[in-house]
Amino acid sequence: MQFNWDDMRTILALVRGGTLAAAADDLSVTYTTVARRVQRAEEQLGRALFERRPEGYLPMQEACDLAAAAARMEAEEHQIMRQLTGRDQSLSGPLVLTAPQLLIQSHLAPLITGFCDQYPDIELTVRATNEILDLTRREADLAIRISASPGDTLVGHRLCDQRNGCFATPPLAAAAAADPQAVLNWVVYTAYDSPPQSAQKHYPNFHIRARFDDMSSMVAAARAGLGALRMPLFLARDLPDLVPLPQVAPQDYAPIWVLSHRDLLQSKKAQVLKDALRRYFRAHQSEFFDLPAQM
Amino acid sequence: MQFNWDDMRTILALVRGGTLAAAADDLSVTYTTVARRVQRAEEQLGRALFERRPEGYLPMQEACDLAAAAARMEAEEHQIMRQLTGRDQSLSGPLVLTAPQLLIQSHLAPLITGFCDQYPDIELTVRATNEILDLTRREADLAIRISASPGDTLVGHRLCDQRNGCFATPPLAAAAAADPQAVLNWVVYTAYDSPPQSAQKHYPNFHIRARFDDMSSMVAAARAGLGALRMPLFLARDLPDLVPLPQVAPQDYAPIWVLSHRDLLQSKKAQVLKDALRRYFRAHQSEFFDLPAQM
DNA sequence: TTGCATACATGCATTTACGCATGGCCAACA
DNA sequence: TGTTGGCCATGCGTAAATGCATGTATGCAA
Repeated sequence: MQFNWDDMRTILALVRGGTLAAAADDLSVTYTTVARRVQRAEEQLGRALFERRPEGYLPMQEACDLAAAAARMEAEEHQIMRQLTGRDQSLSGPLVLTAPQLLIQSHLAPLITGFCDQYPDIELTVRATNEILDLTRREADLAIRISASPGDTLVGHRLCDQRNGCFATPPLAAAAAADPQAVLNWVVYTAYDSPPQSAQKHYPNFHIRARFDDMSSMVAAARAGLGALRMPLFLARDLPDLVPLPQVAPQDYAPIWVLSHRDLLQSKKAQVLKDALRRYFRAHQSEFFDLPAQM
Repeated sequence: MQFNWDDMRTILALVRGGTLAAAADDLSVTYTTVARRVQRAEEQLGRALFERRPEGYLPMQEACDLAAAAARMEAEEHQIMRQLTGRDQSLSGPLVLTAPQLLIQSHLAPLITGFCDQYPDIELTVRATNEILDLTRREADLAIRISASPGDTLVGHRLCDQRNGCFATPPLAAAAAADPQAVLNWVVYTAYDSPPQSAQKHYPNFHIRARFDDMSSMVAAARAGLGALRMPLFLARDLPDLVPLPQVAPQDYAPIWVLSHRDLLQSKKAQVLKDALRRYFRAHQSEFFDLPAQM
């Protein structure tokens, strides 16, 4: 009575995903394979685990329990893998970094290029996403995060403080400066209802032209003249066609951290990347904190 | 970076077994497969896990750590499997019973036959071994054990008390009775140095003809006239050519228990077998505790 | 030394698992 | 009522994992 462990992992993925396709995606196989593995597991156990429904596989109680056990097994796997990686003193093999898209596009790309040149045997994977990846689950080895504090279970190092500011195309900025009481057009992030208070103090009348859930698109819209926007100062360096709104001071924003799991503290690969990041941010500190000098 | 869980299980088996063959045996595959899985795992991790030696695979630190994690995963697997089995209210499918060889040969065989007739859909496996199988690791569902008390983690039910006595062929017994001071030949279990005290009281002069590590063989030798022996009373019923040594009273011995894991208490299959065992031992109690009536 | 047993390594044939493509079912929507 | 997109089921060809057979090294005992 030997039960295939990878079948347990498959059941876990299917309970998590709800459909064959989602589970298959998670496991990097086709859903055909998932279906067959589940079928095999059910035959071995001599009982059904899922209800086949048009909208997906509905896990029954047994499947949920199996998945819970598999989740604990998965935690064991992640832990030992972290420990093995952490003990690794080589400068070769895989290393995964996650960072906000914006940061990579605007600043980190050259650093990454330099790093890859310096350590050609390290197979660096960059996951440019704004989602919070789970370092415990080894979705990444190092994470660059913008937040007030690092998570509790992770160890972090503060790379630098940053601020954001309000920008617009030169004509828009000039018009606003000429008549602060006139209605000022804005593009805002979906999370916010209105332009920042610091801007409303000098430009009380505003009109929100559009909302965006993506900062890159928002910047593009602002450059096209759709309206003013608030954005991190570190974006300003590469956007000379956006100028600060006169009279609006930069505001403090969450600092930038580099985080890793405790188990990876000793990892040489993670260390050298962390060092490179620290050097970079120390050298470029002012780009994150100060308004660019007017040209 | 997905690591195959069954490769972890393979590493565990190899660390435990020490050689490819032992691990392969444990996993019910060929050692070729074990070797290849280990090779694959090492490639994926980018480091060696075992030293190949002429006397076997010697695990390095990493392999030991991996095995430790895999052992915890295995514990999870066993637990969930026990729970699923325990919840099973069907009277079909596999069920594993372990019991001492002697008990099965002498008494339980007809009970097992009756049980299989009554529940033809239960696929009963009987493991007739004197080794203590690990119910936690699902090596068996139910165990019949002869011991002073059930283990601490298991739940048990006392089936009956038993005693043992001293027996010999009729000529040998008659000769001893005629002259208690004469030298009496014995066959003894390897664990014991000398005949039981209860016998030495009346027959102080003894000579050990042979030692055995197997009770069946010992009985065969005694029947062939090699010497007297101590054996459980329950063996006497089927051995009319061995008679009790006169003047030697039966001695208390450890009672007989039926044990199961806590998780299996609710299992219908285990319940019905346990009930059958209890009925059997209640009905045949005296065969385990009393000397057979002389014919 | 010469078997002999036990270990690992390797090449080849087969089985097994897998991915792909097709088809059916059901719901949402025009 | 047709259409589209999301599911799942099934059949077929391929690729990967496995088993078997052979070869080699090592240690033990006659």
